[in-house]
Amino acid sequence: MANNTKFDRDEVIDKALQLYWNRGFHGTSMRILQDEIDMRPGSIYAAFGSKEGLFKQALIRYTQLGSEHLRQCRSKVSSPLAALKLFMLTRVTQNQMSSPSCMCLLAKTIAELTDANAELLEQARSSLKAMESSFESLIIEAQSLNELSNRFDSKELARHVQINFSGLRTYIRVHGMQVPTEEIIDGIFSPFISRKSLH
Amino acid sequence: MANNTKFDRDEVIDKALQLYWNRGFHGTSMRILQDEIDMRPGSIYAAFGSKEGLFKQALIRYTQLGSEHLRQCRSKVSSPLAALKLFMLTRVTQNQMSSPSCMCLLAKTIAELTDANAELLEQARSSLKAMESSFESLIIEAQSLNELSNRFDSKELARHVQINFSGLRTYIRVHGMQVPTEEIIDGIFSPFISRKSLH
DNA sequence: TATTATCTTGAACGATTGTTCAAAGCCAGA
DNA sequence: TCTGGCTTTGAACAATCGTTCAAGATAATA
Repeated sequence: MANNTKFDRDEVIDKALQLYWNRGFHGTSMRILQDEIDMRPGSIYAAFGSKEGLFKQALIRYTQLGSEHLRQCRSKVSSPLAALKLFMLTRVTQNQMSSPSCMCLLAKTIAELTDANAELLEQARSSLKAMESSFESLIIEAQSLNELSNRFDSKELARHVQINFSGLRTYIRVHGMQVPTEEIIDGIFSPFISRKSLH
Repeated sequence: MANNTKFDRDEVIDKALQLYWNRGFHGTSMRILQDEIDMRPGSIYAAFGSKEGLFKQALIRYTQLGSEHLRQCRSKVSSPLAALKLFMLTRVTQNQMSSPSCMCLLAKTIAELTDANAELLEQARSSLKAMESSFESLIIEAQSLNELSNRFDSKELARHVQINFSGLRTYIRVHGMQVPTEEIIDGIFSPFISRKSLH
């Protein structure tokens, strides 16, 4: 054997993720990436193949973090509906709202890229579908606990949540932090609260 | 006097708009722009000052087209609510859905750009606010005709429409044209339909 | 027709883009 | 300690970026 890799792969991907998230794919040059993650081009290309390759890893990491965050929210509160709301609220609040980071990286990518980067586009698409599916799981749970009405298809509700979530993040990017985020999030679910629920 | 300008300014801006819309600000190079609008760099810079200047004109034109389109929808049907729905449906359907053009250019810009292009960002923001305000006008009209319930604040309804509209367009970009667009658009308004309305 | 003010042209600018690769550095096994 | 195989380095690549400007083309006015 010989020299082992010196850099921490996850740490590098995290730093790249932050950059791509803030500045977009085309807006992030390899030079900036090199400076920020403190690696020389040769090492980056040996490890990730290309700018696209590194971006793909960032997309995967972002999705992974999102899933973990959702799971954490679920374990923090007893109600699946409250968990979903908590997830949305913290996702949108934690990053300073004037930054592009209040946008979803996946939605940003969907909006920015074309078929010229088909693989990245597909990665972002499938990750968004996966998140929607995770939403649906929580919704089904909420329905079984009668937090949400059973009169609605869980798939349709998940779609509704997905649409409103991404729309809300764009809206906040437009209007800044004067938006009554919590109120809006409640409003997303209010038409679907179970009538029988008395809690 | 002397030589008059040869190119058709509106036509040029329209072509630039199409390019920026499809490929984004950073994804559209001046070379591609030059080829597509058939002008040499000198003329472009004399007329628009910079890549940013041309993009700003494209943003303004896009907003103008949107307003006109909304007015056309309003004059085509007697119901303000139906007009709003027609606007949303046609906006989302007319452009082939696999193209980035199914996204709103303003939302794309909001997502892509940073404070490095503060003026463009502000232009996109204010245009989006203007569209939301146009939505509100139609909503107020719909409320006065009892198509939409008066129990809700028109500003909140406009916000709801804006969020769902941009969210829907992102959703369609993810899932393609198998999305039941018309059904979803109806669903955006259904919780707010006036109970008293018997038509 | 000559003048003159304006517009158009396109070669060229320096800066930056994503990427490559030969050389140097490094460490495990012999 | 030497060797072999891996990693890291960073100068350099061709291509492209947004932009400039001197020179040429053009048409209204005198």
